[in-house]
Amino acid sequence: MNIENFISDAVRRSVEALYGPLADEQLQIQKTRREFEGDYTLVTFPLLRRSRKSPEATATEIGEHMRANVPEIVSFNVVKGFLNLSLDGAFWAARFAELASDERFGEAPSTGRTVMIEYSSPNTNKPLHLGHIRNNLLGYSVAQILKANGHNVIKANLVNDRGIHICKSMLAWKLYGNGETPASSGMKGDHLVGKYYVEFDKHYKAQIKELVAAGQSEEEAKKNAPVMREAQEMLRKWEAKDPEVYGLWETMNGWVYEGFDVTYKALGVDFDKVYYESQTYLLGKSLVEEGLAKGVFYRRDDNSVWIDLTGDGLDEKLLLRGDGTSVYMTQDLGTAFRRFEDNKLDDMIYVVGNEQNYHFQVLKLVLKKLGYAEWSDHITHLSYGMVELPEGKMKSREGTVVDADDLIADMVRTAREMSAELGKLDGCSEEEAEAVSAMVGLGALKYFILKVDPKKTMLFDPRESIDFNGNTGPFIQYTHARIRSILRKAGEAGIDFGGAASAALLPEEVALVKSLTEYPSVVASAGENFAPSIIGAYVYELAKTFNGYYHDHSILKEEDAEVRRMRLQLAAQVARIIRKGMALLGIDVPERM
RNA sequence: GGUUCCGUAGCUCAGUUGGAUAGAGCAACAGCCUUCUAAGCUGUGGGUCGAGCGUUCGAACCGCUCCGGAAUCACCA
Repeated sequence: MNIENFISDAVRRSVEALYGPLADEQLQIQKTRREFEGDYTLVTFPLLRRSRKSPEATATEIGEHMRANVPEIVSFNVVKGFLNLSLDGAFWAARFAELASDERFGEAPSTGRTVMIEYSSPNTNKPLHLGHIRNNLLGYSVAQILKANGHNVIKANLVNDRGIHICKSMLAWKLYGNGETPASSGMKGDHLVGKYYVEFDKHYKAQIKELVAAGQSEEEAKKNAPVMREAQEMLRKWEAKDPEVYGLWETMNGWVYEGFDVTYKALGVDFDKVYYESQTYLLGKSLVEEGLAKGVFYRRDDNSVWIDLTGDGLDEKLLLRGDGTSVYMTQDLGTAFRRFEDNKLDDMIYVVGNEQNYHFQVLKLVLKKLGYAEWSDHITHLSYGMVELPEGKMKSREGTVVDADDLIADMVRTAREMSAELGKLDGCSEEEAEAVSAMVGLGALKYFILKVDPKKTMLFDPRESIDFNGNTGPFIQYTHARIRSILRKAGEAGIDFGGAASAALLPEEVALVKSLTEYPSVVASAGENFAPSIIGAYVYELAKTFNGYYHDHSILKEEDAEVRRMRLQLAAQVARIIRKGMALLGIDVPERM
């Protein structure tokens, strides 16, 4: 039974009996805030015109009518224009019995819609960093949430595997690498390639300095530096599929992919489809022709193609260079077009940093102007803010970038040290200790990042994230482990807690049941808002409520068998929902810790 | 200058789309381990929701104007 529907139906019947038919927006019902007594609250202000009475009188009148006619309503109170309704204890016990018997509680039926979500989108010239972690966690979580909402989800990764920046690493490796490989150096493939990207920059800067010293301007020097010219030559050779360059490109990208796979696995994210820009960068040119034919685009004297968006408050935007080669926008138009066609998508979500807000604004606008509004309207840019550090922004030039692999290793190691210090690992096998440390370390990192509203710039403080107190992943994991421990001991003691009992619920238990019944709507709203933070807030509240309850009431030592069984069942259901909620965020919960 | 976003406790963040006395955690202070996990629980103090005007029964939330900050406005991706 849907409780919110039950309440709103009951309230509507009473109000309409008193004042006649009313519109949906006049019926404002919300959960009663904690400070007040009651379960659900009717806001009576919108009804005053119909009742022609004061807020207090209206609320009292409705309350009395409901208490007389709705058996589940045991009492009510009125504060200003707010009517607080209290439901019968038996009502909550019955709701609890319902959800305790439902193993698949919280799962939405299939919507039949197909949604593609693209995230990660790395470059193959350097390893992943903290910013990618936010991207990957958001993309993966949102995919999980959309699935829970009944959508058919395709997780996609678009790898940026071509271009001048890739050639820079390749060239540096060729010039200064002495044939070094991941195997020979013991380095992870992506880190090895990243090392040569840095190496290129070093030599490039040195050459610029030399040329400037020799009398060239800064601008000239940047163009004329030999390594830059060579890199550009390499890109031309790559485009011509020169066997040597192409072979090196395949080899080095292969190293990077092996490295990325390790990082993705550690983060617990995966993809259904991987697209490579080397295979899609030519897409979109036919759309340019189409746009020219439709008069949406125009050609300049130098043969380049543009669109004028000044009428929409934006600028003029280039779509095709004078030499006929495409730019980022052209490719993105092409890939968007192809994806909608090939996969019969209903929605397309891009998880991309907010530095590309302008790009996606233009992308959607161009598609619309081309006459593809039905696609444009179903493209969502899930934009997220930068991750900053206590010392300031991450700047690759200043070497303040936090490497993803280093960070993950750090988190796991710290989790292990702290667990050991607290004696939590006593009696664990090495495998168990490692598994728990990984779950806790990663849980801390993931939860810390996901609990923040995606679009906000956030501060990542490693010291604070590893603090296991408060609103953190480990706190929620700990609660889960604690509940599992209770259930284990109950099982060992031979206590049967299979069926839900009908004993009276304590106030704390009613609070838990209320929280549990919110699960479907939480998932649904988070799905629409693309907000893992809502799930996080919910799971944290649930864990906190349980911890308080758990502290005050014995569960195992309850004398009445019926009551004991019910409380164990309640604990089991809380554990189940915590596990599900954390799974939506991509966070594992340990059985014991 | 144009566009987009942000501004809530000392710090990090919520605030479920306009409802009640604005909430958590950290930090500070005071309690609680003979009890199923103290990575925990309970309590105290801490606010001009950047500022102002407007919309209405009611605004942290909607509109306008300022102030402060971020991103972006490349024939880069």
